[in-house]
Amino acid sequence: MRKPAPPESAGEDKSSDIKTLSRRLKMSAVRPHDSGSGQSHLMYQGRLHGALARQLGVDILRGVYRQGEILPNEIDSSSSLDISRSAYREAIRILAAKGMVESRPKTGTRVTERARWNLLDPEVLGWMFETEPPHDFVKALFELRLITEPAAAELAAQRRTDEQIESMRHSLDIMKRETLQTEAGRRADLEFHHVLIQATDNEALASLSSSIGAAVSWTTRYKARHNALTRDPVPDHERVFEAVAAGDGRAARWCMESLIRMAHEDTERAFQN
Amino acid sequence: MRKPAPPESAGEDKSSDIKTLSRRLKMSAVRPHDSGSGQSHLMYQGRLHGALARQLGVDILRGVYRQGEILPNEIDSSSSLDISRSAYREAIRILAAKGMVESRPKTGTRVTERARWNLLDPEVLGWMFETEPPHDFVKALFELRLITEPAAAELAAQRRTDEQIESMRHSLDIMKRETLQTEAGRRADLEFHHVLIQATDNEALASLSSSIGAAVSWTTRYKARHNALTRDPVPDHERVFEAVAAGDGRAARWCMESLIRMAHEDTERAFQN
DNA sequence: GGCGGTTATTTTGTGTGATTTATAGATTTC
DNA sequence: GAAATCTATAAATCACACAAAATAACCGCC
Repeated sequence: MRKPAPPESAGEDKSSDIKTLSRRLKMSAVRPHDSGSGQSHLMYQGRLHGALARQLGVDILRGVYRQGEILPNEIDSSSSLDISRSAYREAIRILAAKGMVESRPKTGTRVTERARWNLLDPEVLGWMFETEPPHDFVKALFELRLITEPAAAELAAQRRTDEQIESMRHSLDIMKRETLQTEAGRRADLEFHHVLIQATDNEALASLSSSIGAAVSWTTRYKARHNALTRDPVPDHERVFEAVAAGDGRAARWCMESLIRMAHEDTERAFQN
Repeated sequence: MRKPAPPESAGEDKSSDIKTLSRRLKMSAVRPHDSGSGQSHLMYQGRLHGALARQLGVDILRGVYRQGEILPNEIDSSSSLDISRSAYREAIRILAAKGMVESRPKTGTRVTERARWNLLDPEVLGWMFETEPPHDFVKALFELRLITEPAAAELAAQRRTDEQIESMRHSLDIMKRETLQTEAGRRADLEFHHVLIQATDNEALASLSSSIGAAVSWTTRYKARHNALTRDPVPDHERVFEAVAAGDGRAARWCMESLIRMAHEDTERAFQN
């Protein structure tokens, strides 16, 4: 009694998307000359398989395709999207690599259970923030940040090199000048956090934080877009910096904790209006 | 019909591997009837693209291919491995999805800088533990665990449901009976941690912990293999369990911290002989 | 009638070759 | 010298064929 027939009947809501998907895919696949952003290396820039993976990934995350659901077979999918089977298959491989689908002969390709999705994969996080993400998820993400980042700051304070201090000071100067309203300012913010993480001398922590950091920078854009008046983040950053420079682990931890709480509050407020 | 004799390129430091790679690939691709294990859903079981991705992934992690290095082009690679371009390309897509390579026309496929690898991806972690991983990495991983898991335990203590308590108690009983020497015992250990993580009610944290948890369970096998005499882990688990059941966050955090320190010590000792 | 093994069918997996597109690097132009 | 243009190369895409795997249907058998 598994699932005798795929919920094909109610598929209209899906096929209406599919009609325009092909067009959208090719639109989104054309590389927009690195549209303004500058910071994000999007891994499969402008490639068809990448664009399709992103589209399917977003659809899965938003629940258009649900856990356990079986996607139409390769032939049908690729022909209705008007792309080659190869491109389609490569897109599926990408999603499989992120734990979101699983394919086997005869059975087809099915969406795996949510617990197996690599939610902290940088791209998956990016897809999550393509549209307004669920509040629960944002909350969970900040809760995780609140666990890891202060600890990271503490380690950084103990292990940082003088070079790293210099680099952070430089980024901080740019932030002061540019604020988070400009691309350069946001880049400096990311760079600041990046060097801070490098200073922990812990690869695993670095990998985690850079994923989350990138995702959180999307929320910064949300905030900017929603015109939510956010506090000036520079003083918070400065306090963290001072503590790390002084090698004071306890203080660094505490300041970072406070910085993240602020950021979370700002983000929550942005989502509420 | 086989291939029309691939162009035997000159033997270099790398091609010595390549000569046997094709054979090894197909050996490792044959699904060994889910060989005994039971727990690991290996995502691309027995598929050629999966086996190749794994092989290349391991080679990259071990430094056979280095950051910034450019792989031979598709044609040469696939023909020298005696596999089709499709399979090769799909393998590359998998690696690209994990941030380990990046391919563009004209340039070719190059290994990205290490900072961009998704080291916390479950499969990447698995590849890391295919052979004895670098001590630094194991240290970093335990340091990360030491940050996240105690915090997770604290949250779990505050949020767990009675059902989850029951489930954990059950796993603990199995562990007592089986120890970590048996597959069933290790499975119960994983299940215990899994439920604990579920109890945090934080998807992001859960995703992280399950990745790391799976990887760490490989070290358990190392320990068993190296006959390192490890302490009995049950009392530690029991203390954590009691604290979580009692809803005592502080105690849960502290017990978990101690549990992980023990596990780390045991692992270090196993690697040293 | 229920059961064990065999065959059919469906879907992904793999293989091949042709064609198109993107782009680093050389070349030319101003 | 800098900017625009050309060119060669490698990936990207496409199309089609066939193999392998896994489920579903079948069939004979007791």
